[in-house]
Amino acid sequence: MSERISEAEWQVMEVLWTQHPLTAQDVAARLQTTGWGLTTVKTLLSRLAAKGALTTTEDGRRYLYAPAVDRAAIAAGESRRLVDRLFGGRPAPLVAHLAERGELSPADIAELEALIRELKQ
Amino acid sequence: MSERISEAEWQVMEVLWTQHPLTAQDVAARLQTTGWGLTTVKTLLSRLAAKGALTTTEDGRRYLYAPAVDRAAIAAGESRRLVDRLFGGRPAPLVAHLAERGELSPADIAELEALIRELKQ
DNA sequence: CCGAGTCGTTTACATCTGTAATCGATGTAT
DNA sequence: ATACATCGATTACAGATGTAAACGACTCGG
Repeated sequence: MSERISEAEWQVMEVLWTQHPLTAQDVAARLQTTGWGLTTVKTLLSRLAAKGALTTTEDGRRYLYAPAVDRAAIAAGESRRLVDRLFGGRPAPLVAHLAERGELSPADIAELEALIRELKQ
Repeated sequence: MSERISEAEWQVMEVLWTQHPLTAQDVAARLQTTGWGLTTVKTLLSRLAAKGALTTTEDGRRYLYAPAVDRAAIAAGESRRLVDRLFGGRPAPLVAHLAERGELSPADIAELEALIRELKQ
């Protein structure tokens, strides 16, 4: 269950989190932009299934794939890891970094502001 | 120059960012907690030197190691990658995730608040 | 001089990751 | 029936990563 998901695998999960269940074909079709071959996508699906990140349902001679893990949970875990590793667990420096490089739009800042206001009460 | 730095390598860099220059021995000594052997640390130092992440100065028969890359720059890059990958580039959901899991102390929130105030003007 | 320690370097090796080709079974169109 | 398309499974293979042992050169205490 708590195996790590690699970057390529993450892109496959994204597709399935957006829509499911899907066949390997469907998933590959939605990953056009990556330039990956069909077999590559199948390999990634197999690895994800093997580590319990998605479920398979037989549909005739093929499988229908669907996520078995919650996106938010994984995202939270990865965030935590990064913040721990890079900033000793303190998130402010991370935000500061993004801000410094002009990565924050006014909308992002407004969103953060609202979030902080909410956290404070 | 822009090679990625792995997690184990990151720990070595941390030591050198904190203090430098240091010998392999010194670095290993400061990595006691990892349980790594001296040769493991030496391998990591070599790999980091090979990818230009640190500089070596000869000191008799051994090297003195020092960082050749800026911690903040690397941290910013890694942050950006993660935020892009997990949250479509928007940092607020990341902060929200950390908040949800109670990962934010009141001090963290205050720090973020101050930062936002600063960003706004 | 000699053995013990210390250096960086070379080699090792399992696992993970990215990226597939190939294979055997099966379904399908002719 | 036969050729072709398609499925998942098996195998491949190079590069990154974690973790180190072995090696040859050198130095230092006796």
